[in-house]
Amino acid sequence: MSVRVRFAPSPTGYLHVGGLRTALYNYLFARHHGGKCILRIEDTDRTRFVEGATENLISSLRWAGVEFDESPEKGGDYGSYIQSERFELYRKYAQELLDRDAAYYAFDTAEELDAMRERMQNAGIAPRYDRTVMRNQYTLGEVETKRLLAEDAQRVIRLKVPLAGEVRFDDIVRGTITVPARDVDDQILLKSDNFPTYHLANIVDDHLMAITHVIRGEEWLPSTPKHVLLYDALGWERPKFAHLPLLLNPDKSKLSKRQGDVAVEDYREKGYFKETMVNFVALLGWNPSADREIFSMQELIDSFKLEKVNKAGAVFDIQKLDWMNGEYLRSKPLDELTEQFLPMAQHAGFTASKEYMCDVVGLLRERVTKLNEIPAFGTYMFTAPTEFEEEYKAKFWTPAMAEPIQELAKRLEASDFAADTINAVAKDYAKESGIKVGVFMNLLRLAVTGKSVGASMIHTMEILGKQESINRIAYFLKAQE
RNA sequence: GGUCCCAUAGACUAAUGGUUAGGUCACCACCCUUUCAAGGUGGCUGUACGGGUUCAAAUCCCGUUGGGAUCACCA
Repeated sequence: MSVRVRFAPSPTGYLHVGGLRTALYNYLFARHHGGKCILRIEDTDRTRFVEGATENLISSLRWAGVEFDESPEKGGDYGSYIQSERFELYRKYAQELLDRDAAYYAFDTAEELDAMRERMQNAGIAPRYDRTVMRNQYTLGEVETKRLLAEDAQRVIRLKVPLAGEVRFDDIVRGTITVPARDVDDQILLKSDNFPTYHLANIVDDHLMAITHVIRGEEWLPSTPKHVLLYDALGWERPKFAHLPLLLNPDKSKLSKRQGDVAVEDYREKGYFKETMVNFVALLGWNPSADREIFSMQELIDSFKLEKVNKAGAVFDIQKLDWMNGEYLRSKPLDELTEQFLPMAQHAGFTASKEYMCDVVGLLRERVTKLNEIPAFGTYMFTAPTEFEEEYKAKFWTPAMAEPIQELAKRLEASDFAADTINAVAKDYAKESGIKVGVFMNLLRLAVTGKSVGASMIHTMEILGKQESINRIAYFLKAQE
């Protein structure tokens, strides 16, 4: 049977980086096996619906390069791919569960349930629906149940979990997992508004969409016994499960908004490349090689193995993310980077030719980790400095240097101003004047950029051009008088 | 608290039961050098603890400790 996997987010806002990792693993697994990867929107909770969330999710996924073979946009043979358009199906299978005595009606009110939980809490037992004492078809009897149904009383349908024995299932990442049945709750399957809960909708759709492998976050592990019971009750073959380790905050808790950015779009806006995000997140919980860190999407696909996924959670370390982005920044083709840089430069109010922009990116990408840092880092490539770092100036500048600098500028002006020439002229004059080249270079940096840090000075000047550089030196000298 | 999951350095990870426990980020030093980076070289730090099984354990088993997830008419 060919592989079919799915990424099934709930449209509650944005794509979480953990969600990206889950989607990515599904995608890698499907592509590796020549199978299909499906996107399904799980919007059964009307109260949590967020306008535009689905579109946002899809656009983040598309940006990252995770593509789906079947989705709400694309359609497919197993549609609809939006759960709110499939409600009839869930009701049908809820009825079937009822018929098979694997589920039952319950009529408890919210208050009654709260009271029950409080009682159990106080008695020191784990809150769990006790169908032998609550108001449901078993305690009420057939006649009363029929009467309540006939008058359309508020009711839900619950899963009838065995009172004894154990529930067992296999997980590709974790091996066999066994849970005492008495610890599994009689989960609500169909809410009083006739909408399904996640548990019902999820297994109905996974089955109907012929999903072969359920690859999802570890937070789902505790509810998997319920899902397994549902598959069994309906006589359906269980898919294979693979629960992925969680992405963690630095303090090891589940990655959350409280402790930093979690939305993929946040990282995108901050200037991380999609290649970085995919590469980085793929290596959180899995590693295809003992001695390599940089992988293209295709390489990830080629080597992906679910069996090699780690069990332990992984801390999302921004420092390493930054390092990786720098790697991509330095290895990507310059013209591609320039295209991406153009809007950033424009936003910063910089105007220059594309060739010049390209030179600037090529020059400064060695010094930053993200493309969008260039405008702030290298403002001087577009605007002449009017202020000069005091501390830096104090270190190299003395009035006695005015003349030598002037002389050096004069000689440079007479040259062709290529980087190598600038270097040679400066060195010659240094030897001649007995002043260290370093002093000249630092002063040129101060005069031309106003800053103490930046790229190679000779290349900076070459790109700025002779006229501009000479003007800046003159301005600096004048300002010191 | 119940249930379940997990445990290689500060972080991410590699290691058919047999390696001096390897790589990457971070950190430190040195080299390069014109500042800062990048790059190069070297270094620091690790199999949570205790028992077993075995000729041999990071690896298998048990326990302890620690961490995490989850316990809704949310997904």
